[in-house]
Amino acid sequence: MHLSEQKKDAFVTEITPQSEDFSRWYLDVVRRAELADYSPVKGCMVIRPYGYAIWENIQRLLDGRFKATGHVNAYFPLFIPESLLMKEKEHVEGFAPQVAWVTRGGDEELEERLIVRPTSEVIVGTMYAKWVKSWRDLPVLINQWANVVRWEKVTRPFLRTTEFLWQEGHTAHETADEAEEETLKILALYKEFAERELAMPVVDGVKSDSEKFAGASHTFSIEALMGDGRALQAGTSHNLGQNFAKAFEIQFQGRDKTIQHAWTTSWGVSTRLIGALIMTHGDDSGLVLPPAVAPHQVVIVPIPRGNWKETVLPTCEAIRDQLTAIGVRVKLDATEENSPGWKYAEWELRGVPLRLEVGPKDIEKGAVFSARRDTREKASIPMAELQQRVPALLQAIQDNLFARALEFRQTHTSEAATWAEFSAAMEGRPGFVIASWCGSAACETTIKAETQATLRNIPMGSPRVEGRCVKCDGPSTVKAWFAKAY
RNA sequence: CGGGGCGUGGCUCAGCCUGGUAGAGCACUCGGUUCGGGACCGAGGGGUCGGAGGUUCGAAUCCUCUCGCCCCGACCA
Repeated sequence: MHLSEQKKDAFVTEITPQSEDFSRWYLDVVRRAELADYSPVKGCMVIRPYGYAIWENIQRLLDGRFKATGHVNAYFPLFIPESLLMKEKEHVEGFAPQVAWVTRGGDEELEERLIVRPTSEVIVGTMYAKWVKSWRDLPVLINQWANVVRWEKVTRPFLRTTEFLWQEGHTAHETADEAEEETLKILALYKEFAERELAMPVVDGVKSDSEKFAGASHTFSIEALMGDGRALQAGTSHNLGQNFAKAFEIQFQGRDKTIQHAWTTSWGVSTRLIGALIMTHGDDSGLVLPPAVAPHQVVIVPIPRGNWKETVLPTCEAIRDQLTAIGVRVKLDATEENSPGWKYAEWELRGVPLRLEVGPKDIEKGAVFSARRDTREKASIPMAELQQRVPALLQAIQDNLFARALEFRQTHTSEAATWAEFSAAMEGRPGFVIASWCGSAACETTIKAETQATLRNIPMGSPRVEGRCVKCDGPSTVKAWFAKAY
């Protein structure tokens, strides 16, 4: 008895409790839930099938939204000639330190070095210059799903790896207003996606100049708050103005017959969203997945009693088929190697939103036993009501996860009027701190140096408020959201 | 890139200080009994100790270099 208790404890410690070490908890979850594994290449990870299944759901849900807003998919090359990168000054300076180079092909030195794309603005811009001649060619609304490479010094699975997967939208427009409209449309799309599908509340807002994309006119982001109180940039949408159009000569003849530069945008979200998902909803038992993106929304665990393959299993299969028929993603775990208790723990670790247990007792009653991952609430569901109750439960879980995350954010967001309040807030319970800011990069730098906090963004629709900068006490008209960030 | 820590079967780790030729738990394979919150019994398989070099009769253990991972900072989705 004593021995088995010790064993149990030993097993549980395979996942470090969040309170003990959040970073280790995160890495433990990634490994134990088989989302990803380290590869032989420094800084690069292998996304395992279970992790990739989450990404496929994210892709599907986003891609539908892109298509619905008139975008089409295309594919641009992985390699980009050095000379193209050099065309936009700010862009080069921003990305050069992170670029991977190809200098040889086979055993021949290349005439012109190639870079492995860290992002595709320059190659896309080059092509758009060829494709756009008239105002009638606009807008161009293209997205691509791709991998990109950024030579990072410090990497963490999903959050920052040398190679990662993402989507990057690139659009070109006739007017500045249209480009801005597109940038904002995508920002709103990202926010709606994150909140509805990932059940992850985000703050949508504009980045400060020092945090904007290299070469952009201005950048918007969605910012989420992780379970340890640190912020994570979960998506960005850039208005590139005419910067890239000028550098790459994307020109067209306008309605007024004059030659003009197009107005372009770019926007993206990456596999980092999987990291965000883990750190937004996960707990000490492991992953907690929102039903909308969970590879398995329901897991059925049969209770093997007696000749269960004749008595219990057929019912399990019938339930699986019934639920699959109405579009629920179901996993029936009928393996014989492990006990039901083992399966409960394992599928909880993998974040499956809803578990159905089916044993002789349930079959007698014409019901199944259910257990929610988010609240651990258990209930008996009459077999006849499964097709109504399961989707309703999944929706309830989805809603609850969002509500819970939103409440967490609210209780971890404070407002600081003075520097004393600001630094106290940053030293105390981590989270967002809202404060007046004068608009100067110098203040941002000082704030970061002294508290590690960065300006995440200035939320959309923020009213102009006259105030004093929390750092320099100079005149301020905006309130910005600050946090320690990933 | 700076500071610190760690690399020993798939995983977590002991052994290292005080060199003598590798061990535990879990996982895995086979057989059996089990199964409503990580079951149990029995029998097995698997590592040359991150890599390279050195010291030594002898190195997981000592020395040097190197690679990787983790944490904390500076830079970034």
